[in-house]
Amino acid sequence: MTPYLDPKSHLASLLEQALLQVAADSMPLIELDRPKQASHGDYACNVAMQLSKAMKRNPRELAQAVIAALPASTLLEKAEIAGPGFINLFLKPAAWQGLAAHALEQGAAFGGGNVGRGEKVQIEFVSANPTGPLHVGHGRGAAFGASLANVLKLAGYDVQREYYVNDAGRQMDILALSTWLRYLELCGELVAFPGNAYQGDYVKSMAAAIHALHQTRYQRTAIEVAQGVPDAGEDAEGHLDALIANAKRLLGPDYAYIHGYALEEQLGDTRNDLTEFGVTFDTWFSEKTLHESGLIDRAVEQMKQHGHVYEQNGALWFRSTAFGDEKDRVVRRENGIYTYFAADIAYHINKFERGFSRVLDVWGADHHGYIPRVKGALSAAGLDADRLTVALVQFAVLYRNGQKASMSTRSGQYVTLRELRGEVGNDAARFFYVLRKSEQHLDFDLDLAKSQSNDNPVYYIQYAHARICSVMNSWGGVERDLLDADSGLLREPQELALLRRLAEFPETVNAAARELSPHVIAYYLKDLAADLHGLYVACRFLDVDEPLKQARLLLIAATRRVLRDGLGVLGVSAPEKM
RNA sequence: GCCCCCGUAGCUCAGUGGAUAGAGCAUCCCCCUCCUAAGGGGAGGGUCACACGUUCGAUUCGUGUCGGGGGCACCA
Repeated sequence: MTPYLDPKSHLASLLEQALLQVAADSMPLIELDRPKQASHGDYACNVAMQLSKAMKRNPRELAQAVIAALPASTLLEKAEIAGPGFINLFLKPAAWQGLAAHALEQGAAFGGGNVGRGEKVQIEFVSANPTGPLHVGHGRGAAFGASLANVLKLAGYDVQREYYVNDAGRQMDILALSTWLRYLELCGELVAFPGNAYQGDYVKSMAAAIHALHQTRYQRTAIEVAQGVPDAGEDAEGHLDALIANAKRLLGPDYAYIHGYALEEQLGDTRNDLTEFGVTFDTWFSEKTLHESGLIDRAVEQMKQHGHVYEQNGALWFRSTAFGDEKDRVVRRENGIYTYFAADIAYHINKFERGFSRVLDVWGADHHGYIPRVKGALSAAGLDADRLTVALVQFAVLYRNGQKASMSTRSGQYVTLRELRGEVGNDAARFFYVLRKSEQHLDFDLDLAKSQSNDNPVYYIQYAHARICSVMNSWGGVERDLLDADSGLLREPQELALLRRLAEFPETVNAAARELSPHVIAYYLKDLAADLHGLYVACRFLDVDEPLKQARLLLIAATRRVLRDGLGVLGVSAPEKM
């Protein structure tokens, strides 16, 4: 079997040799792209038009000169001048025929692009506060981040996935308080439950569990709890903070138990939910450890040494305006407590110190104003902020009965990721989440997603895979034996179209990695499935002459492999039967 | 007020500094004696929001305008 030669790089090298003769002085970048129309060849090159101005020559004339200088090649059928000066290159079928065996032989390595070069990359995503179940908004970040991590891995990066656990902030205190108040209700204490505390039933469940385990051990009287607390109607947040302060004072060391219980419970739930969704992490990084280990002090000190921190009104400020932010930011409040921002600075400095050449954060689009601040802080600490890339994911807006549904965790009125998965299935959920590019708002129509509709694109792709499996199972042979098939017999238009499509997979993976856009994989798979279905209807596989049968089975075996790997990147299963 | 995203077919959305701008859904017409019809083939449907600029060439890049969504805490 002749070794497979990538047609694109082959053509690029032919053109380069030709250009050395025609335009050695002003070698342009050689661009080869796939024309939309088959009549324009397999690849088109616009180099003549780019050169025409510098060389003061008519582009069509230049193109003619380039074509005349092209070295002989067994793979090139012909080269034509077209339109204003395109060079359209037509390849012989032989250029593609070897692809099937090549792809099958390479296996998982076939999709492996080359942009990554083993570079260490960290991707942090989801990182939702562990204060309640994940909702459908978190689901998009989870699906996007996990798919992107897979894309990067396939493209040759050394990827680490991390979840930042906000276990130290006010939100956790509110959850602990909410749980305790529900617990007090079970103890028979008449305490008003604040409207801005966590309303969800899971809070009551945790309270009931604590009550069952410890009975009235954490009971305090309603009067003590409400002591000195401002009226909720006048100052709702102050009301909450005063209740938290009372809880800490009244419970003493026991407060840590309630807090810890709620945290473990919710984090465990989140972890299970994500694992079931096919989303896993290598590390779970605790915000609390930043406070305890003194990393925040160190981070602020580091910025101070570079002269970017000052004191005003008793608070410590970071001069972020010096780094393009619109106003300076507080890092340590008047009350001596560090802000969330300060912890985040320490966290990002820590990420850099862990040896990643690139750090990727996946954030909700509402955090966009936060980017200059964090980047500025990294610069202020003397680090290269360009190593941090923030991928913003727009909101997934949920529609129920044609109406927007609320997704606030505190109000308790949201559709959980778990509910969504249960209703539409993991495959459809994962696929739909990444079908839109991340900058695009995602309208998730629950009713539509719930209805088991047949026009579902994920089924279309899975069906292509199942169809191949069906043929392969009827055949019953060993896949590896097909590698010796005579692929020169693959001449039908549908066969060649499929071969060309398969050849695009590695460059598609590279593009998806470069653009941080897993959705291009989804669109590629739709195209690949369409080519397979086209072939399936046009050609028979099993009841043809043995050599042709082998060649066609080789082709669909390679296609199956790419379908499976591609779906795997998106976290979608590739069923053998449907 | 400032900042971010979006504006492409009736709908939901891809896409590209190039040659006739695509897909799915919806509408209409055709294709199972045959390895899965959850499939295939065809038809209709467009001022790529608008204006100006950069360019040999702009739907793509830049600026502005209009429209939709989101964000601008000593919250996290």
